[in-house]
Amino acid sequence: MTMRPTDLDRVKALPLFRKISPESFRDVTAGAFLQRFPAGTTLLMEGDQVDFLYVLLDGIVELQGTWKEKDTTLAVLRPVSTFILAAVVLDADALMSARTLERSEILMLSGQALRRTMRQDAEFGLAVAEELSGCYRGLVRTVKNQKLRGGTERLANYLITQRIRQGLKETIVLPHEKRILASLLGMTPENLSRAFAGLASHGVVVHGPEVTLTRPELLERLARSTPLIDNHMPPQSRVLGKGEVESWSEETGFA
Amino acid sequence: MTMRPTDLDRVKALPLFRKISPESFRDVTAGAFLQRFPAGTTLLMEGDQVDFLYVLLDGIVELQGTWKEKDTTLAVLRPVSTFILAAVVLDADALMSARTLERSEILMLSGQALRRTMRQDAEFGLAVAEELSGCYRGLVRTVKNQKLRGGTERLANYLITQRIRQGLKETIVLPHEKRILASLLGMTPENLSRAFAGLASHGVVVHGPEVTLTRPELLERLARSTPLIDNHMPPQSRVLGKGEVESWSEETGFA
DNA sequence: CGGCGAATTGACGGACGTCAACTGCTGTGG
DNA sequence: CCACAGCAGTTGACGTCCGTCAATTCGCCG
Repeated sequence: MTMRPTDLDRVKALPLFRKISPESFRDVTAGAFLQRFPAGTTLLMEGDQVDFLYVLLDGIVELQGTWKEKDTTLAVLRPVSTFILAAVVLDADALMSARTLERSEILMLSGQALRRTMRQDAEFGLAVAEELSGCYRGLVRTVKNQKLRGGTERLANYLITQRIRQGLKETIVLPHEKRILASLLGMTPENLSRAFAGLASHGVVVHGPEVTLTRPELLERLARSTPLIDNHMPPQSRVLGKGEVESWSEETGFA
Repeated sequence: MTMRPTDLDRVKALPLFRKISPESFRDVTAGAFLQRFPAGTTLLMEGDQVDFLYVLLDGIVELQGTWKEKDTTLAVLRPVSTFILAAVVLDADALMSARTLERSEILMLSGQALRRTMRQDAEFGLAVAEELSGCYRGLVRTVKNQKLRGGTERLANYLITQRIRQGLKETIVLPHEKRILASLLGMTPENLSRAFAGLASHGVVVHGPEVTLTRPELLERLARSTPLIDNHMPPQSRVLGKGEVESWSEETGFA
């Protein structure tokens, strides 16, 4: 509907669509529409049938999983990124809910059109497979992070990753509310507070959303971060050495 | 090298290759070779460059992740299944180690050939994307399982899944050593023992590797299993309703 | 028969979740 | 303009879950 040409350009710049032919791009965006949602809107519930590939153009979206009135944050997405690609490819139901954390602008692409285009355009199929591979590897990292590290260690590594992504400044800014960060890291808000307190002896000073790392090497020794778990890569639309591409998702390669 | 035609047939029966054209199949298996490994062989270490797609034809393979002299089991694979597909697609290094638990027969397909075939054959590219989507969704389930449930709850759900997969018999057989099961479920062997003991009051009786569920509905009430986390699907070469396909991996859609 | 490793059990300590109280900020309405 | 409600964040107390260490039993294979 209300689609500015600049919106399409931003979509085309995504790794998923960067190398696509003009015809295929026309096909895959056929019937697409842009939609605006207020903060706190549930876009998708676990178990829902998924008919569209979502492309976040503006705002923030949280993906979460639920079980027995408990829920956990699986990822926090920022523009520009796609989500629920896997469910769309399989035409299956969603395994996670999606809700906006801020007013968001989302482009919705027909799942049918996407699957049809994959069949017609091998290059696009490859791009989808590469995207999914990056997402898969992000999740492998997440599982290792969860199963092998304790809460404080997860936080320490999170801080180091943020430090690198925010350009090695001495003080970094937490990109979301602490309660969401806690859920993302797999702990309670209370425990996150205590974990921050515990890192004080390692040169971590917290002032609201600002965190100053006075002695990074000391923190690093505790964290023992490794590329086999932590994705230190700079944010935004990256292309790695061997053609590895990932839609950016704030914490962990995802979507 | 020593490749029986029947081996190729079993590969071709995999969801990944089922709908592939004969020419593409010839391309993707060009230069492939079969290799036999004794039990306990490390096939691949975390961080290694990955040059081949592995196809387990016989035996058992464990995938594990490591950090700071601790390690955790990410999956246990049985024939016929592929593994490290994502790393092959991206031509990246491995995020998990692979080692044989028993004497195994493994077919190794050239990663280059696979990527080339994806580019040439859109249908095959789609199959790869579908496979990766299934793996991705398996990992989403794994993360939710880890973050939302306690150890005993994970065990209860594991038992229920096994009960279904083994045909609703009253007594099931644990498919691996308890220490590996413990690692897979994200706990220590000691804690797994205690978790089994704790389930005694829910009708779970353990005799070595045999577990009898005397009151399944009681166990079910504790477990609260859900298709959004647990993959109850019957094992072996399955094709779901909407074309969802997954290589089988014993516990969780994987590879 | 002896030995090795898997599995179990107990005792203990640390990590984490829960409940509650308190602080500080923000936005709202009198 | 100020009072107050509401929510995020923090802190403390407490209980539970879980990992660690050690000792013991069991089964399997040499």
